[in-house]
Amino acid sequence: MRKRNINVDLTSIDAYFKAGISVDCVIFGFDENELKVLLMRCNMEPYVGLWSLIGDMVHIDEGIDEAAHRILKYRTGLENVYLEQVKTFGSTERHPLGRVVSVAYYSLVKISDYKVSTTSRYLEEEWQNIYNEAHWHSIDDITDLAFDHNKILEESLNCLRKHVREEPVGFNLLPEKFTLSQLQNLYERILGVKLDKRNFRKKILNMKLLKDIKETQQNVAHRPAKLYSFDQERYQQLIEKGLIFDL
Amino acid sequence: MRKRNINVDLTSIDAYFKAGISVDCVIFGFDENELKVLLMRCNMEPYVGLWSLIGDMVHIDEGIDEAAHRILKYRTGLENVYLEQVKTFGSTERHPLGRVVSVAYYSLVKISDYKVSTTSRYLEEEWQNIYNEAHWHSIDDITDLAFDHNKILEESLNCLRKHVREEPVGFNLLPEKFTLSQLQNLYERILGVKLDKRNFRKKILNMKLLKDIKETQQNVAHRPAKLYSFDQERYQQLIEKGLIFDL
DNA sequence: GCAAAAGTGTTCACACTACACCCATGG
DNA sequence: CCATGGGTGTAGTGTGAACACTTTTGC
Repeated sequence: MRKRNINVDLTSIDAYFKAGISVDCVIFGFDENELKVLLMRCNMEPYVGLWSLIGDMVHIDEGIDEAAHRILKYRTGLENVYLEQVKTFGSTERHPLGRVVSVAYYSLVKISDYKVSTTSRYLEEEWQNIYNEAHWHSIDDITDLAFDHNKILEESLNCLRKHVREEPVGFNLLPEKFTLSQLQNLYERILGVKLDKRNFRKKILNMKLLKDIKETQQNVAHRPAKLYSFDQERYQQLIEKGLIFDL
Repeated sequence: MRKRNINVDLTSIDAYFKAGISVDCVIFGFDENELKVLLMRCNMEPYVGLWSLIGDMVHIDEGIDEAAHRILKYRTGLENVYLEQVKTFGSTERHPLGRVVSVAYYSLVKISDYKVSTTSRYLEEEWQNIYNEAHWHSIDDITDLAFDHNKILEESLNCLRKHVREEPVGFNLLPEKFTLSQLQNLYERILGVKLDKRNFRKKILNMKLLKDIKETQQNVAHRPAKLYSFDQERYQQLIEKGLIFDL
C-alpha cells in the first residue's frame, strides 16, 4: 500500500475555507460617440455614496462565470451578452468585510438594448432607491470609485483595448445594423487614436466580415450611409482557416 | 440623513465566506531544446499519484500574488522570477475538498538555476517522499493531470504563446548569456513553428534589445557562436518611447 | 445652395519572405 | 579533412500610411 504524504494539515483545513469570492463586472457601452461604463452607488462603508462597478458575491454553489452572467442579467436584464474574464484581484486589504477575492469580467453590451430601462428608472428616481440605480458614465468622467474599482476599471480597459485589436469584439457594442463611420468612431474612442477614413474602410471591408444588408440610413441631414451587419457565420469559417484579425 | 438600502443580508453574510482560494503555478523551463513544465505528484483523492501543477491554498492573510511567489520559492527555491497571472478557474466541482477557486499563474524560470536542486533531490528519491518531488516534464509528454490542471496548463500555454510575441519575456527562460540560435530555438518550440534563420536574426538584432557581450561559446565542435544578453535597461527606454515589440 | 457627413484610389516607404553559400571549430 | 552548426545579403512582394475631392441628402 502506498504511503501517503499529505502536505495539508487536515485538522486546520477549515482555516483555508474562510474567503469570499466576488465578481465585478465592467459593463461597457457605446453611445453618443462615447465609451461608457455602467456604475452603481456603493452602499458599504467606508465607500457609501461612491460609484462602484457592478458586482456581487459568488454563491457557494455557483461557478464564477455563472455568477457573472447572473449579476449581469440581474442588473441589466440582458442575457447572452459578451463577457470576458479580465483578472483576479486578491490583495488582503481590498474589502472591508473580510477576505474577498474578486474576479473581474468585462462585458460589451448594445447600449440601446439597455437604455430604455435605465431611462425609465431614471425618471422615477427617488432618494430611497438611489443605491439601486445603475447609470452610464463616460469613461473620461470617472474619478473616485469604491474599493479598488479604479484599478479594476483601468485593467479592464487595457484588456478591452488589446482585445479589440485582435478579435472582432467591438461589434458587440454597436446595434445590429451600423455604418462604417460608427464602427470607425468606436475604434477611435476605444483606442484613443484618430484613424484614416479611407484606410480604415479598406481594411475592414477586406476582412469580409461585414454583410452589406442593402439598407441605408434614413432622415439624416447628409448623404445617407450604407448599413452593415457583422457576419458571425463568415467569421467562424475564417477562424477555422486560421484567420488573424488584426486592426 | 441618508436612507440606506443595503443589498446584502447581513445576517447571512457568513455564508459567503466559506470558499478557499488556491494558486496553481505553471512553471515553464527550457532545456535540451524542449519546453518543459515543473510538476509534482498529487497526494489527494481521487487524484493520488497523478502529476499536478504546483499549487497551494492561499493563506487568509496573504495576497494572491504574494502566495504565488511563496509557492514558487518553496518549491523551486527561486525568487524574483517572472510570474504572470493567467486566469481564474472557479467552477463548483473542480476540487474534492470543497469550493476552491484557483488563480493560475505562469512562471518562466532559467532551468539551469533550478536543475541542481532537482537533480540532487532526485538522486535521493525514496518512496516516502515521492509526493514532494517536482520534476520537469516535456510539454509534449504530458497526459493526464490531477484536478482541472490539463485545462489550466492549456490556457497558460496559450497565454505564454500570445505573450511571447508581444513582449520580450522569452529571455527569462534562457541563461544570462545565450546565442541567437538558442533564442530562435526557444521561439520555435514555444510557438510550434519553424523560423527562417536570417530573417529571425535580422529582426531580433534590429530591435536593439540584445547586448553584444563580446564573448563566444567555448569547446563546441563547430564554429563558436557569439553570446548575447538581454538589455533590460534599453528595453525600459524603448517602452517609454512607445516601442511595440512584435515578433 | 449650403452644411454635413459619405464615399472613393494612388503613391510611396518600409517590412516581410524566400533563398544558398562560406566560415570556424573539434575531433 | 570532415562534420557540425554559425553567420551573412539581396531581390521581390505585400502591407500600412499619407493624402483631397466628389456625392448625396435635409433644410
